[in-house]
Amino acid sequence: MTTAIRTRFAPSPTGYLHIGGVRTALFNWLLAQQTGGQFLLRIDDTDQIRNQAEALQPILDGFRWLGIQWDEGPEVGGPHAPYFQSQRLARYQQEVTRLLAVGAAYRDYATTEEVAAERTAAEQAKQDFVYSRRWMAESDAQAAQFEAEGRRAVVRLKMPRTGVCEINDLIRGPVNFDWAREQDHVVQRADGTCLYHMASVVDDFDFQITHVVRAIEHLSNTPRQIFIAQALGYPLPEYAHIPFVAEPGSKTKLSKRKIEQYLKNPDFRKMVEHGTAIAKQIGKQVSPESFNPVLVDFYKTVGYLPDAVNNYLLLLGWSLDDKTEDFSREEMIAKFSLERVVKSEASFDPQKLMAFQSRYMNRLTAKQKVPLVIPFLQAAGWLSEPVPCEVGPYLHDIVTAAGDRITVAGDILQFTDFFRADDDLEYDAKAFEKRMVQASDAGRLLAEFCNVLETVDPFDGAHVEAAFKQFCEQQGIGPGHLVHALRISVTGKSVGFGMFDTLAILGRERCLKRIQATLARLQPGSKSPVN
RNA sequence: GGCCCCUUCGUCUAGCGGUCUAGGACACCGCCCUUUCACGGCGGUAACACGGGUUCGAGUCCCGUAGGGGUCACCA
Repeated sequence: MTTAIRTRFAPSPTGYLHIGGVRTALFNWLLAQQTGGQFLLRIDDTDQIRNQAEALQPILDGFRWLGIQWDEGPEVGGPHAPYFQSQRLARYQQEVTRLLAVGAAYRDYATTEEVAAERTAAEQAKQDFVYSRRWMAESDAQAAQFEAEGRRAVVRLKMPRTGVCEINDLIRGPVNFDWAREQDHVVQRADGTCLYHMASVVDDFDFQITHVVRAIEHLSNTPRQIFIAQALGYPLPEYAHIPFVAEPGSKTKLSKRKIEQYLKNPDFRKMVEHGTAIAKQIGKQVSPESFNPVLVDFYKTVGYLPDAVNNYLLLLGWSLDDKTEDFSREEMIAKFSLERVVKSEASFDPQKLMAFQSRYMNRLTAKQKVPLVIPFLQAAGWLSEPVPCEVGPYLHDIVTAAGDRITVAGDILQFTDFFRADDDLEYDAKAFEKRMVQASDAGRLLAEFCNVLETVDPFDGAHVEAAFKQFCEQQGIGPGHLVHALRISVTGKSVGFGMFDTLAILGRERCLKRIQATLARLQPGSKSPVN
């Protein structure tokens, strides 16, 4: 029996949930779950107080959508509440006082300019910057003297200037940093507010976090955090620094701001275009700021399955063995381990994500897909709300006939011909030209086939197909000769479901009406076939 | 630039000294299936960054080199 692990994910309320952050959170969540521990959400808002609730909501929504539920944190509370750093300032100040008392920190009266000057001087001399501590107050008298000069104090860490800090990283093994290279970081501003490192260390202690699992960019922050923790007499948590999620086709960290650049990657572009087509139909704003595959909201909006996204992310930098790829939620929890996290960066691959999504979606039954698809039809205005009960079976038939053509739930919007008025199809101009206009006997064949459709009974896929084949035989033509024109005439498109499924779903009356409407467009002088 | 991290097919990865003429997945290519588009089936192309060691034997251990990346705030 392993001991319970307490992990945390600590986002800043930025207004969006980054896909790389999700992976970090997922690993944390998995670790807590498998040991019967807790996963906490802590809000690192020491810097920004504005628009707090608004900027937090998308993050919370994202995690809820993915099914990554936090045991303690915003909205759910917990024994250590509040979980907002902005509400815990007094606690940090208390610990800063202790830092001062044990001599691990000092009041520094330098101005920003004075420190900056020292820094640039060191740079120009091509030396490592080491703060001179010239404005350090070693006694209350000295502090009073500085204050008399009109100076105000920040609190800086009094970092060791010899020795090494050894971190035993659970993923990377031992990593050493020279203490002397660590700066005397500011932990408390002149206005009394505390900074990230201070808040983070105190919170990890107060919240009894046992494992700090975070992205590798925090590795170099670790020594100063260890210093604070040790000075305060805290037990150290375990550290595990996971590689970040990189750009498609690169090893650089994935960033939402570089969307324009990623669009040059064909796979990424394809994914965005696919999503954008859906988003536009449901009236969603599609600025790169709000609609972007780097952010989870994209997947939620377009109708991806949360488990497919989770499974993809799980395998981005982690593997169980040489072949297992599909993990149910339970399997993920049972099998995940920090030891098998890959050390190098993994680039985000839109195609592989799509492959997972496709596989997950294809495993669903039509019955399971229908409720997924309904919100999209409603948002796009093809279905009323609530859904009339007779529409249920109709949707079921459509989704069944769609088979694996619906990869994300929003793909249903590619098949809206089933919801259009019979005389208002959108015809694909090129296909209409080729299959209806240029195929000179298409009109005649369709007109005659209408007579066949009149007599098919019952009007289901199998009977329509039999009648169709018989008709083709009588006419001495191959099925291909008529099927294309038929498809255009009832859907307006050159691609779609199986032809006989399509006809059966529409039903006899609508098929006949659509074929007649299409034939009318073939007449000279009729309005253009293209809407 | 200093410090730290990383380096197997295009991509995600398996590999923890011999079973590697390097395995799987996605993508790609070809064939089959087929009324379209997909799906599916079968097959194929494709990688140990480089150079030194250690060893009977190195993708696997060590040292260099190169390349990539992260980080150097009164941001988190």
